[in-house]
Amino acid sequence: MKKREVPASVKDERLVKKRRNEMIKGAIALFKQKGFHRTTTREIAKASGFSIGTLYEYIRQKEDVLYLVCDRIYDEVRERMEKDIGTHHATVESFKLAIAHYFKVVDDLQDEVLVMYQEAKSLSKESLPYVLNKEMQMVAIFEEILQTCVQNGVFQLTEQEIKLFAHNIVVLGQMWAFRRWSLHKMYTLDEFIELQTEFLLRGILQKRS
Amino acid sequence: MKKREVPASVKDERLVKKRRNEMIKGAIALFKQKGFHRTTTREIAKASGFSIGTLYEYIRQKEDVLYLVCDRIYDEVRERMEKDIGTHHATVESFKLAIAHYFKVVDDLQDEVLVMYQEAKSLSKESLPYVLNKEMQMVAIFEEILQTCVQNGVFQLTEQEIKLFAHNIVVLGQMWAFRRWSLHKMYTLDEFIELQTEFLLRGILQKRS
Amino acid sequence: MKKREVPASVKDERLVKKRRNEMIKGAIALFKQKGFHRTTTREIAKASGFSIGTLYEYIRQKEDVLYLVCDRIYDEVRERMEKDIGTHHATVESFKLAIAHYFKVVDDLQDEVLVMYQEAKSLSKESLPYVLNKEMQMVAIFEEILQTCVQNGVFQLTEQEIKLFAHNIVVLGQMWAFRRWSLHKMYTLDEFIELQTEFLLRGILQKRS
Amino acid sequence: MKKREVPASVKDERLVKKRRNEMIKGAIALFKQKGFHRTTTREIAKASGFSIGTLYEYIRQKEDVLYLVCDRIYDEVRERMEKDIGTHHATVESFKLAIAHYFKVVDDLQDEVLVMYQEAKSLSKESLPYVLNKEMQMVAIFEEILQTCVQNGVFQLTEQEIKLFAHNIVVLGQMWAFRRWSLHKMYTLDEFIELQTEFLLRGILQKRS
DNA sequence: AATGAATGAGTTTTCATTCAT
DNA sequence: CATGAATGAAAACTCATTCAT
Repeated sequence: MKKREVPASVKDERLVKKRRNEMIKGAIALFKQKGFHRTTTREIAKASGFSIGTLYEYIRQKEDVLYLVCDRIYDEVRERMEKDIGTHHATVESFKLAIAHYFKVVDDLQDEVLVMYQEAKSLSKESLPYVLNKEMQMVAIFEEILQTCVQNGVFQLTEQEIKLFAHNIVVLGQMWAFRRWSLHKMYTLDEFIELQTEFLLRGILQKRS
Repeated sequence: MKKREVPASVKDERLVKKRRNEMIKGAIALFKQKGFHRTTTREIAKASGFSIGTLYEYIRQKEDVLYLVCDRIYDEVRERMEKDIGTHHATVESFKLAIAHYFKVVDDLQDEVLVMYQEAKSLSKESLPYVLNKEMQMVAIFEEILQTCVQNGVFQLTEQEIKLFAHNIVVLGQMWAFRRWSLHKMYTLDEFIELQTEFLLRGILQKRS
Repeated sequence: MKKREVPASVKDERLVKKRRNEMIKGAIALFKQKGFHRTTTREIAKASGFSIGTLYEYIRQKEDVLYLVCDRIYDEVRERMEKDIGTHHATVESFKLAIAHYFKVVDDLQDEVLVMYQEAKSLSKESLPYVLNKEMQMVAIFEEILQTCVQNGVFQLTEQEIKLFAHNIVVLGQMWAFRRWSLHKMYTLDEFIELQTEFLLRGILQKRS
Repeated sequence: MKKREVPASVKDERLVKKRRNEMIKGAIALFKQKGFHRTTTREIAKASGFSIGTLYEYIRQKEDVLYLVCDRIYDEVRERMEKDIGTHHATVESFKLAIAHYFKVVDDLQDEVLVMYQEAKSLSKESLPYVLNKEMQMVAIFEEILQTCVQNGVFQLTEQEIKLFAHNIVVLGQMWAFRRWSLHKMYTLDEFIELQTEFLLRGILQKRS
């Protein structure tokens, strides 16, 4: 699935990229604070460092900002994931590392992850699929890891299980962001990672025996 | 924590209850469809079967509707849970049944659960704690079950683990609602329940050996 | 000019009088605080000790309350004036006493006088004349006093002067109420009375010599 | 006391001034007719020649219009007063001229003066002091004149008397506006000026002898 | 390309008044 | 007579979007 193109009136692609970066940065800060609906386009323009008129040279509608933001957040998460997980060796140890890494990324970007979770539903029927597709790609990362492990005999899992467990991993990580009001009171990030890793591994490993 | 009282201008308590029921029912239907922010108070009044003026005899602000809705959804979930889980025997079998029951409730009320998850963040700083408290009560149900099992020697878990696993159970169930765009394509509810139960049990049981 | 009758649905005249008394008392308290426009009919009903439905058994419109209030305030002022001034002896001394008495009444009822001054303009074209007429009666009191004094050779004034000076007396008294934000800081009531009496007397007496 | 600044969203100061002028003009016309409370913001916008949205680019709240109107009226009165009274010679003759001039200004701006008197009370606790301060400045004009006359031996008055008489002058002038329903029937402006000037002068001069 | 003034449909909320009980 | 629930027109205010400069 190709990226959904948000049309800009401005032709200079380099400029479009630059302005949109400013825009996304400003918008994320605002969305964190007050959510998409309570943030006005004027505020977004101001936070981005340009005028409301200029804002509309780079988007068509307010919703485009949300799409751009969601898109960017996923790219950010993905990028950070790939930096480390690219080198996966299909051992329990490296699986653990992958999970720990993912959880740390979630912790790092917890505001962003939260924004995504709470605001994505406001995307139009047109944009939503593109974002859900990105979420699928996140899941796919863990599917691949699990798959490799299965192929190397480290885990024994059916296709069905692989898919579900990948979802579980993704969700049990995101949990750290969207249930932080409760979890951060009880655990440090390291404790959380250790406990969840144990939990996940057992849930996945059992069959090995 | 006591229920947060939403003041009504109308004095007849029975009537308030009745009208608010109509209101909540109407509002949930609308929130499902278009979310809290895109729903107008006039639409809520209309869907509830009374005029805008009457609506405001039973609430002070639009946000009160959201609070009432969230409150109701939790009560609904809780009620359904308690109907069955009251009779818990601290065996693996009955633990499985509890999970299956919870997942079925989530399936039954998936629209409502979704509304809760996506809109609760729009509650004011004043109301939010009351709703988060209700979510904690949901978690507490599973904490108790796990606790009983541990006391009876069925599971071996630390306090820390009990708390986290209870959260995990709750989240892995809600997942069925908030990731339905993906999960419902791959699994029937029964398959989902079976796979997740297996996963959870292994994650929890392992230490028994 | 006859009193404008505000029609009531209730027939029992005694009851109408009683209820309206409660109403006027409650309304004045509210109008003092927040003015006619910012006071709601519900508040008036509550402050009067009965329900909104009952309120409308004794008036037709909100504006009727204002009319009744204005009417009552004038009656109050008049009544207090007449209690003392009835016995006027057409001497400078008794003229002074009349002024002092009037100023004290204004001081006593300053909130009421203020309400009158600030809200009377909100009366309908239908009611206004009746209230202005009452104001004219206030002026007439002093016209009469001046007239008597002129007839007895105490003052020498033309008809024109009598009318204007009567207005002046009334206004320079009301001033104590509607400029209290300034005057009360500078003078006690007694000082104010003394200074104004001197001022008035000189303005009026001069011609005697 | 500095002017209270009413913030505008529009940055171009020249434009703000121009639009606010249109606004004030439109609003005064409406307030004269129906008072502040009965005038809607849409009516103000329409009378000002722009849309409701544009109106709110130049004010924050409806009340700001009232403040702007009151502020303007005082400036208008002051300006007209200063044009002539600047050259005051501390003689009875020039004192008479000052009064006559003031009374003529009141006559000229009687609608505006009325609006001020009847609506100022609707200003917020925040704005009121600024407007009362302007009223004090009006009084101060006559205080100065009286003071100068006293210093030059034209009148003999205590500080206390100066302050009170200045108030009296101001009020006996405004009277021409707020009691016009009665006074205009009995006197022409010139008659009123002559009679009041005589009255005032006697009240003030007496002590000379 | 950038600006920001102008627009007006749309939103929440209030409140005088009615009328069935 | 008294009540108070119901009504809906009307009010203040917001904000995404456009377009002339």
